[in-house]
Amino acid sequence: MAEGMSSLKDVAQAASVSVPTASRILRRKNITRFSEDTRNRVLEAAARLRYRPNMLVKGIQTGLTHTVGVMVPPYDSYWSSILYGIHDTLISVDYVPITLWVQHRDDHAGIKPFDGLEQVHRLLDRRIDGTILWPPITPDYYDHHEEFASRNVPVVTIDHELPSKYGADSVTTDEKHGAQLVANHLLELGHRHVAHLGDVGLNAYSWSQRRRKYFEQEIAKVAGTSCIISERGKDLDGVEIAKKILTARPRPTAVYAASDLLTRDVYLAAAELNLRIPQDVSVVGFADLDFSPLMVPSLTTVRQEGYEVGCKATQLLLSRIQGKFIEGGSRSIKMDCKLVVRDSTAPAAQNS
Amino acid sequence: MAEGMSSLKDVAQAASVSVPTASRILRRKNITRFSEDTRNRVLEAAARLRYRPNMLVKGIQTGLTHTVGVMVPPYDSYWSSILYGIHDTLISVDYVPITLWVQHRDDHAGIKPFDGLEQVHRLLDRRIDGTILWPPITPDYYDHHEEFASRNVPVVTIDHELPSKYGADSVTTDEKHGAQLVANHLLELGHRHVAHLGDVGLNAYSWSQRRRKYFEQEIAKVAGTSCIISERGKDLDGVEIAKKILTARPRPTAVYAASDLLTRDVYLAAAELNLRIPQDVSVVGFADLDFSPLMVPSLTTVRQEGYEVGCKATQLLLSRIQGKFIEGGSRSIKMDCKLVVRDSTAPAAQNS
DNA sequence: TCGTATTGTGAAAGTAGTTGCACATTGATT
DNA sequence: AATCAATGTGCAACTACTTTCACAATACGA
Repeated sequence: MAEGMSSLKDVAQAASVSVPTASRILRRKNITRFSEDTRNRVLEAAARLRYRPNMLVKGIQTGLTHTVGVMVPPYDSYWSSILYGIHDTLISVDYVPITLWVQHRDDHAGIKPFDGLEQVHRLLDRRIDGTILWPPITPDYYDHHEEFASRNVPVVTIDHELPSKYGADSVTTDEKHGAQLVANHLLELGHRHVAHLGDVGLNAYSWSQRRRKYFEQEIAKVAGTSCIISERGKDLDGVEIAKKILTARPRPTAVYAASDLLTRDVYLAAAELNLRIPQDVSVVGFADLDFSPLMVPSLTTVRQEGYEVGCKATQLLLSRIQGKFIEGGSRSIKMDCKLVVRDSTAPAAQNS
Repeated sequence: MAEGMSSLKDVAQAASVSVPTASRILRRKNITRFSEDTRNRVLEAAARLRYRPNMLVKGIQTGLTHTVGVMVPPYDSYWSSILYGIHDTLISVDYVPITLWVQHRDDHAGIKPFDGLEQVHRLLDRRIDGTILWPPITPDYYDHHEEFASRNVPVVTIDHELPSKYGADSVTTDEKHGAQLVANHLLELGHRHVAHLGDVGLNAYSWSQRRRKYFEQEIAKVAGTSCIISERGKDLDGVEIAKKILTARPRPTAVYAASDLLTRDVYLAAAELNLRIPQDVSVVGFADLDFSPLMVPSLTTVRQEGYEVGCKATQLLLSRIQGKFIEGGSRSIKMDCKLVVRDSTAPAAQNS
């Protein structure tokens, strides 16, 4: 950066004017007060030296860096879409994201796990104007949120609502509606014995809890139904759990997995048990990730519109940053989702 | 940011010392010269006020922001991995990425295409210390590279080498080796009539050109072979092209697609023509994207280690930024790749 | 008791840029 | 000829912080 970057001083010198004069002409303040000759000299010098304003300075002066922090979990295609939405919305108002991970996807040899607090400080030290974050596991991380809250840095969370004292806005999926869609679809197909397969940390992620709870409630509304609840453990292999579900009595004729990723385990377990999908078991996922239509059979799932989630979250954040929304309370937006019916669901077998 | 962020001045005031004293104690410079009482007062005040240094100031003072620009194409899982590698390597030395897109994945209504030059300026205005970029289409974009080069901002490119006058380092895949792996695999299976399916902009991307060229060369080394070359056009449907390939005479018994994404079209075309994979046609892809093992049949493809690409690119960049590598020339690193044999390739049918 | 060394601290200048205010010059009006 | 306004430009101060230099206060030996 150093050597090649010309400063306003360089431009002023090249145009034989003072620094304030160059500043005013380039910023278009009081330009009418300058002679045309002066204006042209400054403009020409700036172009020739490829002058670019230094946003760091603007940052320390105005307190606004036009940069927002984004903290995300390891990617799937849902999160990629969210990042697109965040990026596009930020760019449209000349903001820029600094994207950091809060968890690792895989264990890469030699790379130690991230210290969440350090990641938060990396953003704060660069004086981001606000943050969009996927809040990792609950109470352990509350100090991290305190870091933002105590400095009045606006925060928007995705997929999880923070306790209201942090005053963070949130964008979540309408889990109740999602549960209704899945439950109704399965009930209409005649399924009475169903199962729900949750992911590790069922109790840590609020969306995970809600996804299970609402589904259970919807199923329970109909008499004569049963719903098995299980959870893939940290050490417990997903396939094993799925096999346990599929060998229970009465055997569930449909399995609803809390995420498309988990349906892979269900597919594998079904294959091992010689159960056909969808003839013997129907399978429903959640998210509609990019591989879901490619699965064989293609997966029935609930689509979340990641791009819109990203856009919405960014709009909430920007309205806080730009002071268009000041009230103390926090806003929580529920995004709609819709059922995408593919080939992994079919009417319940009569002879189950 | 503004209100909640306490400055060094605040800390100094709270500790009843001057700003320089607070600075020295917090930066650990000449700490021995301060009385223990003074040190404790400053440390305690900083902790209480949650003081965090302002990297913007360090940026304007030292010319180093500990921030690098990353400009990427729309994601597939290969690029996600690259971003992980970049992120992890940067974080390990307390740097941070600003990731911007240079192209859109889909056409999202109302979002206009990015002005590449504006994206470059967004990074330069924030005084990034260097850039890792996927250089979009060739000569049209050379002014953009000039923006970096003229300011001595180090650049590392991925998947493409810039003309040497820009002095950019690069990380690319060893295309020649990849071509050999695929060609040898197919030749060993007895395939003599093969085809290559390239992507839009065959001539715009150097990796695409090389991928085709080296494959042709390897196949041509064996007598009695033929190799059909085609390219998915901007308007030409990939499935149509794949059908054209699969109905040529002599009909190719193997199709090598320049990217895993293109193999979907080949699979669909084969299904429409009632050709079985791999019994009637073998299919090979390139990249080993996340969905490739899930395809039915699972895809034989060449694996690129995106994570390592990202790490390597970042290491090159950091060595430039930190002045450990100064020479004028540019370094170009070729990353190894390996063949992952799955179920989409089989010996050539005798009766073809 | 004076000079020197050591200890502890602050003033000032610099990084890049913006903005309020001052001031000189010129032209028009009284 | 004196007054006023308009025009054109620069000084100084401010943002947050680091660093060099200077200086006061105490301690110690001669």
